Amino acid sequence: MIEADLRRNWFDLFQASLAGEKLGTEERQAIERAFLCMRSYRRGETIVDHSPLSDPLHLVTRGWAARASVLEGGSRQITDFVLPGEFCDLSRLGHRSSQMAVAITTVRTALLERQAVRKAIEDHPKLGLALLRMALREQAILREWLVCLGRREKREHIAHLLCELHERLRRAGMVCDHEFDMPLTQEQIAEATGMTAVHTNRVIQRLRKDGIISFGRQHVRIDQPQQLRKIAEFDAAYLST
Amino acid sequence: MIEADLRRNWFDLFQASLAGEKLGTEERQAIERAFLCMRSYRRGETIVDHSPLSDPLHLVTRGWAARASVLEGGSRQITDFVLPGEFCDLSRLGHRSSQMAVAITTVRTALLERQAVRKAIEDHPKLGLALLRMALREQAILREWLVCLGRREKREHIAHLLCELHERLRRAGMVCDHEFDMPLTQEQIAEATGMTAVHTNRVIQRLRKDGIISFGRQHVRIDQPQQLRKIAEFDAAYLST
DNA sequence: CGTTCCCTTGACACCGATCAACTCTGGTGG
DNA sequence: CCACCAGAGTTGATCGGTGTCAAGGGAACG
Repeated sequence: MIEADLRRNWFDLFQASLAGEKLGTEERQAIERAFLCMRSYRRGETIVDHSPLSDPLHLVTRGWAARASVLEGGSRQITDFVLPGEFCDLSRLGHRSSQMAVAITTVRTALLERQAVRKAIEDHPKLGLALLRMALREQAILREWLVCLGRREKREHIAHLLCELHERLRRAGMVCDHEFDMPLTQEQIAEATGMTAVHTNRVIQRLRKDGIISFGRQHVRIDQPQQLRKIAEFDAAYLST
Repeated sequence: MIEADLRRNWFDLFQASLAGEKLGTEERQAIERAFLCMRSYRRGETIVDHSPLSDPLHLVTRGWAARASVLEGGSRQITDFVLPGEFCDLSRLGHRSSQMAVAITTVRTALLERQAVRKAIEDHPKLGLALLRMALREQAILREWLVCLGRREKREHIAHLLCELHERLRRAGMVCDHEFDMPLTQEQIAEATGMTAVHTNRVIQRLRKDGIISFGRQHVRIDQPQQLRKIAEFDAAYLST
């Protein structure tokens, strides 16, 4: 793939993930002015460290990333998955953050200069509104995760995560019927759901045995979507515009 | 207190909670144009239901509120506390939400017309930036809660919650040294930390017996701040500008 | 063809949920 | 002023969902 192609594509991905807030040519040019370069990360590599505020923002254009916090004991909590078109570190527009972002798969990102993005927002209100909505959608996802962690059984939680990923990927056109590529290891699912890898494995096996999902090498098929949503009490509204 | 006073105050509270993003006279006038009226809620009353998008936004000017989700089983997960100067339902600028907001104490809110706020943002980019930062700060808090729920022991979690509330109230000038009014019941703490009221009680008693906090009728005193922060692995950076 | 991730399985321990009383406090009405 | 009551906090006994530890299996990959 040609570099020029990728460069042309990041904005389209960004815009697509905004579902609703349409941006015009002006806004496009304004934010494209913040573009620095594309960059690649290998699976497992750290994309954003919890370091000073100076660095650029990272918009994922290919692959999956995850935001996470690491505790002193060494355990890690994944707080969100970042799919193409989304920012790894929108929060850095505001404050210093203790969160980091790592690459789940090979990841390609567009680097945008932070101050330039800020400037673009100040000049183009629609951009601010778009990013605000993006941040609010992330919030909605975080709240749903909170509910899962606080009040749902692990089985329900994993079911919910699968429903969410399915829906988000569907909207991004990355789903074929009820199947999709899912690069997460069971350990990463555990890190996202506040479980151990061992127990994650048992729960998934149970879902498999019950004929609800098929789960294999980087791939998920939801065999009983209805049933899965029921287990998870999943309502896709929170992902909507 | 006179109504005119309250009406003049809501913007100041809002601005104060933005720590960093200073707004000018223009922005002030713009958003004040969205003002509808003040409204009061009694302890326990629902402020925002998960209902259609049409209603106004609620900015808390006095008292504490909480955002929460209710599951089919009837259990409730509080996802955030709303202190004076903050919105109950910023998310409604974007999408439909299944979250509700309830009054923890007697609450007074300023009602702002949603479309008018949107309009104000479109006309005044600084407003959008300010709200974006506000949303990002909320995000940071949510992520921290996720880490607590996913990876910390309950004792650590409660310690963390107390540290967070202390710090947020301190910035709002509602703390005297290491003491502050804390209207939450143990059951509400339980709903926020994903515990049962019974176990919450035991954990709090333990913290008391260890001489770390004093906890009584609507009031908390942190006797060993250093120790409490250590238990919680608390770093206030995520609340900062 | 060995190494390295991942996934899988079993035994056991424990944190925190559940259930069921009981106490204490402040408020309310007679 | 007292009796009652509802809400909040406290306590004890028991149970179960998950974590922990330890070991083995299987597929990709150099």
